[in-house]
Amino acid sequence: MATVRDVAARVGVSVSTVSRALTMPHMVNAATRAKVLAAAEELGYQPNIAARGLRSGVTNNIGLVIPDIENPYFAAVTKGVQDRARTAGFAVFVADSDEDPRLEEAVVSSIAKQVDGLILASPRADEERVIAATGGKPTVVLNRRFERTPSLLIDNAGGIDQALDHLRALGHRRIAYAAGPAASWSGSERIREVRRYAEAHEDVEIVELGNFRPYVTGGYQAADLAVAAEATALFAYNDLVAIGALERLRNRGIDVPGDMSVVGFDNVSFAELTYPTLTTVDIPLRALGKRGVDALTRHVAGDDAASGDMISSVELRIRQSTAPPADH
Amino acid sequence: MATVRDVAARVGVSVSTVSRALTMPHMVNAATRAKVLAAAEELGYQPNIAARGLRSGVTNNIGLVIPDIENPYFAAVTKGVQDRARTAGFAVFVADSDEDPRLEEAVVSSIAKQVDGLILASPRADEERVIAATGGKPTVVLNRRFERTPSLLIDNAGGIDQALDHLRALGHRRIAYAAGPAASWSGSERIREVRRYAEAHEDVEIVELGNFRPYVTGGYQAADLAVAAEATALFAYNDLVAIGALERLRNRGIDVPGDMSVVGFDNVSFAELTYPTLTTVDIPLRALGKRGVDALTRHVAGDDAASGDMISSVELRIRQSTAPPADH
DNA sequence: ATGAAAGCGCTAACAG
DNA sequence: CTGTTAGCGCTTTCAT
Repeated sequence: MATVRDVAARVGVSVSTVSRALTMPHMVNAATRAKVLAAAEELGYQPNIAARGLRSGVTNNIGLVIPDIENPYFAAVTKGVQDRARTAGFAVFVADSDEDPRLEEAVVSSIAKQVDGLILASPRADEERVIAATGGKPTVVLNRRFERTPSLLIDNAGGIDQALDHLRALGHRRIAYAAGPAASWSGSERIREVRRYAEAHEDVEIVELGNFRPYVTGGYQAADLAVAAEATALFAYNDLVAIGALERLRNRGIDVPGDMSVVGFDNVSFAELTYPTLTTVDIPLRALGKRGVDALTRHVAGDDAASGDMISSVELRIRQSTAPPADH
Repeated sequence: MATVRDVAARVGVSVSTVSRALTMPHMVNAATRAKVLAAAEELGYQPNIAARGLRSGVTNNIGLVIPDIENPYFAAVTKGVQDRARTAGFAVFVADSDEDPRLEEAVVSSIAKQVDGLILASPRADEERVIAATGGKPTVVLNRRFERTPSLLIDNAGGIDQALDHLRALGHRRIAYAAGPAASWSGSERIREVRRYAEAHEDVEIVELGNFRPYVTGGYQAADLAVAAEATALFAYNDLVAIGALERLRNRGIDVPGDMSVVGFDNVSFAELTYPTLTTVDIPLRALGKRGVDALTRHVAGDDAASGDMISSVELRIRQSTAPPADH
């Protein structure tokens, strides 16, 4: 409630001196600065960020747009963003687009004017349109490549390699792959890598089961199809689908990993609580969120070194859901 | 980028007419209003919310403070808040306090000035201090009772009753209870209800195992203690602990529900994916978030009917983790 | 029904 | 080093 005027009146200086003492301390006499700070403290003065932003163009807010906060993948990214933003002095708007491209554009434009920059996690919308919605605000994209916007990617190719190498090393020769929605960027990146792997390794056969929605229900379908295809292993493009498959296979009395090995992707927090625990590719999700804030900070500061893409490495976590096939 | 001036210039009216056409449509001639709206559309005009707030005192932002976004409990509440806030035209600041009372105060005061009101989900901090940090902004508390702040509670007593009635009906007579942290409000509310239940029902014995942190690791300890106490059922104050217990019991070769029944509380999304699936008390988490926004909206509007507490009912979901005890 | 002008709280020129 | 002035974009008197 206290304003710069109140503080100024209390100390007997002008408002600009107060403003300077607060934002450019070195430009003001040490004695007056101390008095101003003391008075501000006493009055419980808190600068009005909106007013400051109106004048200076700096809001100290950032915006984070995610498809679904209940998806543990995005919850982890959000946690990382929150962490780093807090220490960097940013407050963060979080907007959940409900996996809807149109909504995504809408929420982006609704927060764009109140922030210094935006982090778009796995955006579902068209690049042109969503970037237009940012109104030119500095933007960083996570987990998808945009033409003219810095992106933080993860090493999908490496993850696919590690997972399939693992299955091949165990002796699997017929592996089913459950792909993600065709519209998903990382989904299509991953299936491309899977095909590349299949071509490079003639001793294994990859059976493509089709596209599945990123929920456990997708895993139910995938599990049945994998069984019908007589594969000895099922590789799902994300953990939710893998977990659904685990459940479905158990209900059908098919032993994992005895009759079927299952591998996921993401290493969501629940992956080590399933039965059996899930072998999956770990992505440093929180770190991705933190790096997003860092990249955005640099981008806001006009550091063009931030404009390239950055790729985070991933690591296969071998747990109980994989073993050699039965006939070995 | 377009401002009211641009729109005004385009149409050939004054800025105040533009402002009125946008915010008080009935106070302006229908024809000019149409022209203004058309021009605004054409120029892609988006009002600057910060500037509007500076003048009118209304920001159309709300703040949501939660202890941990990676906890699926709070992720669900957040989803509900996001949903309702979006349709109500609010953008939402989300602040994760990392379960730290001091941090909680800090994040509250850092966003308080930029919002019309605040939703505090399961606040960990001292009531006086956190309310002071809101700077008098309308506030609604979820899942904890504050003296002078409207609260949205859930029917813990009813949930405890349903869970224990269920176990008693199955024939359990010696039931272990794993309580939450002593500092947790709903934790202490729940254990009080458990004790009340124990006193009211002389035919069952409740063994209090102690206080556990709300993570799966807490469930590991609780499981061992429940076994040592020779209980036939374990009731955990939340799902995470129950899931940890499930895992620990399975690893020890103790059959659930054959040798030990397990009941949780919250019905987190993962509860139906465990093995066996978890019997637990369902809390309408998303609805709680939505109601929080509604209550806040009324509170902001000065509707004093919003000042009382509201209690959401809960419902036991019986799944595979409970059965009659072995000796039945 | 519309316009002119003031001002929300703050910072950034511009003087001194 | 400090004060005065102007103005960010918008809403809101106060006139007309």
